[in-house]
Amino acid sequence: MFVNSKMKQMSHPKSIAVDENVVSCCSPLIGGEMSEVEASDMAQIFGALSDPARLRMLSLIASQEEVCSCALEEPLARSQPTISHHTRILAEAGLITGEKRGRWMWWRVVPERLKDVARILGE
Amino acid sequence: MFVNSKMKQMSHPKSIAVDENVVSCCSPLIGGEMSEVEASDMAQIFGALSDPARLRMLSLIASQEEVCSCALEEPLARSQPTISHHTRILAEAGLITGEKRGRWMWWRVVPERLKDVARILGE
DNA sequence: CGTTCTCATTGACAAACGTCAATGTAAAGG
DNA sequence: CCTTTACATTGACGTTTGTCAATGAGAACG
Repeated sequence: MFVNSKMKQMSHPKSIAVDENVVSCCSPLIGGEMSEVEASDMAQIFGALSDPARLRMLSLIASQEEVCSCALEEPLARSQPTISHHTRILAEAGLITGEKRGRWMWWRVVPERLKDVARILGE
Repeated sequence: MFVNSKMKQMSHPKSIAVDENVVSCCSPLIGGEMSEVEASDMAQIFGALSDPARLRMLSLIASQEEVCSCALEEPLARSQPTISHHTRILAEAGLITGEKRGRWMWWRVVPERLKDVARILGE
């Protein structure tokens, strides 16, 4: 297992756009008249943040520039399919993005997205 | 139905502390080593925000100083028990507080709490 | 090639969740 | 008192969620 360590550089770093689920984030919470679709979009994002494993996953990824999927399995104590499941949910919420390089999937947070979400709450 | 309207002032405004669930909010998400309990506490809060009905409810309450439970049933199109259920969850997450005055339950947001949550995400 | 490795997908299952009808509770107002 | 009113609690239900074993899909490497 390794996290963001230098390694023999892989061939073509093929950039993969992971599930940009086009969530039209985010009008502030306070600011009247919240449509049902707005509510659902926001709920999806908060839903992604509503699981302990995913929060710690996000925290782990945020603590490094980039983290390999393989580096999450152990600290989170979840099976590989479960890790894959959670990364997908975070990615669909736009909170992380992934790029496949060689055999590994590298994840990083999307700071602007986090700020967007923060702005929902901070008036 | 009425929202925050002047009304014949009720007798003893009995202040009721609604379910202070002592959620030890909130160390920033980025900032390494997130314990399981921290994660669970945060997850509880985000979980409260992860339902469209609750988000619209919170938005409604935030749009006025104070909102009566009875004023939520109609705009949210949910039954009275369901409204009660949701207010409880928001209150347990510390996002709103309620006070029973006369026959009515009045809810208001806890802005500091919202800011706390925002601060988790905004580095 | 064929093997190995990493991640995704599928299917299954128990637990948690959102919802409402029915019922309980307690204050208000005659 | 007794009735009304507003909210809480309970019980039941279908749906969603978190989890893993099993399997699939592709890249890497010899």
